Amino acid sequence: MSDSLTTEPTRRRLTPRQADTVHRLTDAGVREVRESGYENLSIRDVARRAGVAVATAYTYFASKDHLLTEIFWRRLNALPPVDRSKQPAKRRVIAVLRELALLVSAEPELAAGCTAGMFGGEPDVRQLRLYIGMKIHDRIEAAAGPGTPAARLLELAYFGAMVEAGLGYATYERMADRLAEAAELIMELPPDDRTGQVQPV
Amino acid sequence: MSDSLTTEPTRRRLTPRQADTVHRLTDAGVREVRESGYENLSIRDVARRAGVAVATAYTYFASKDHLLTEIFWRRLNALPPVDRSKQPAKRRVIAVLRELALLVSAEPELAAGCTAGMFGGEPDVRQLRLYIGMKIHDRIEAAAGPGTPAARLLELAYFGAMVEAGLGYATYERMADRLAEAAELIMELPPDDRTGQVQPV
DNA sequence: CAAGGAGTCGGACATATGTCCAGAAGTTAG
DNA sequence: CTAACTTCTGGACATATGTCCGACTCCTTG
Repeated sequence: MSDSLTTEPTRRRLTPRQADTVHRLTDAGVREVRESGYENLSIRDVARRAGVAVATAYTYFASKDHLLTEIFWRRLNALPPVDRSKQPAKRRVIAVLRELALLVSAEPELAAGCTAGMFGGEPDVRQLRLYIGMKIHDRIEAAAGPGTPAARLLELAYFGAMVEAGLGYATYERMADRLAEAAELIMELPPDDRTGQVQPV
Repeated sequence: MSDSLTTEPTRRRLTPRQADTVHRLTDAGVREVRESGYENLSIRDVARRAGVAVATAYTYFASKDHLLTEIFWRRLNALPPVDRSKQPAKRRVIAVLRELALLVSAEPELAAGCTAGMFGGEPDVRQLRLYIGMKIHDRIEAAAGPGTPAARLLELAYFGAMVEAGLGYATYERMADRLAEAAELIMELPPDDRTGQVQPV
């Protein structure tokens, strides 16, 4: 598997052909969930729409939850690395949070679906879920400072915002704003409250 | 509720006999999920354990998600009202958050199940979910001050903590501690940063 | 204690979900 | 071009989930 293989997070490595199949599936998945909603989503329908046999679809995705989680994971990975250079910390934090919050916001059904999928507790989703958690953790830490109480609190706030949006308590845009508000508040704190340790002189 | 009818959040009002059936079901549900986990939970098994016919169980609960959400809802309602009198705000907030966080923490499987259930997106769960959201919102506001940025942030943090615990990133106890840390941080802010308005003199 | 009704029961049914496998189609190497 | 291999395919299968309905058991009421 030296050359013609694409690294895909789905199941180890995929040949170009497989990668294409998977891509058509995730793609169809997005369109399908957008139109039918999480509740009515099924691998069978997605497969049909993607022009792929049901058995094939199940080769790559164990369930709709798995598919949705994969979709989210891919979007997450498509984000550019956090720009840690210029920009004041507060602004950077707000940008990173907004970016994460709006990852799937354009399709509310997809968003709700991803959330539901991740929580579904399917064994096939576990691993992916861990990766996702780490990725988010890292991005927020990169923006707010590693190991700081501020970063921890912001991470909580981010997940909380996704919950409230996912449960339909508010829109993703609204939650993005509330995250910005939260960041304003949190990053306002004096540095050594943020770092949790005495500042060296 | 004239006399022989108990108010139950499940389906309108229940006769004592019905209330008993429902209680046996929720009860069996807790034990069942504790032993088998969310994934392997089924109304059928719960019904059997409760000594209730499947058809009867389905009369009250449309799905395992519905059952789990109901269980959570009941526990939430069993909490005593927030003591708004004495105690400094910070201490009160921490207490309320901890209480909420540990609602289901004794049975991690139950906790994960409730989370998964609420997100499942079942129509029967929607209403209950709204109530739950409101209840939590109210409790946190009662502790931290209505309409304050601090309250909003704390609410985010609470949901976030539940997510991280529910997804298995950390234990509920650990998240309770992180919530306490968050509250320390947030309630430390000067009052008019907290209220978002100029303090009247 | 008989009649009626509410609640429950069991089991048949319809549908949805995921697996399996034998063979077709496509790909690569010699 | 062909053999060997990989991937996809269609459809049968097993299982799980939720619904329906006629019968049965209590409990109430007259």
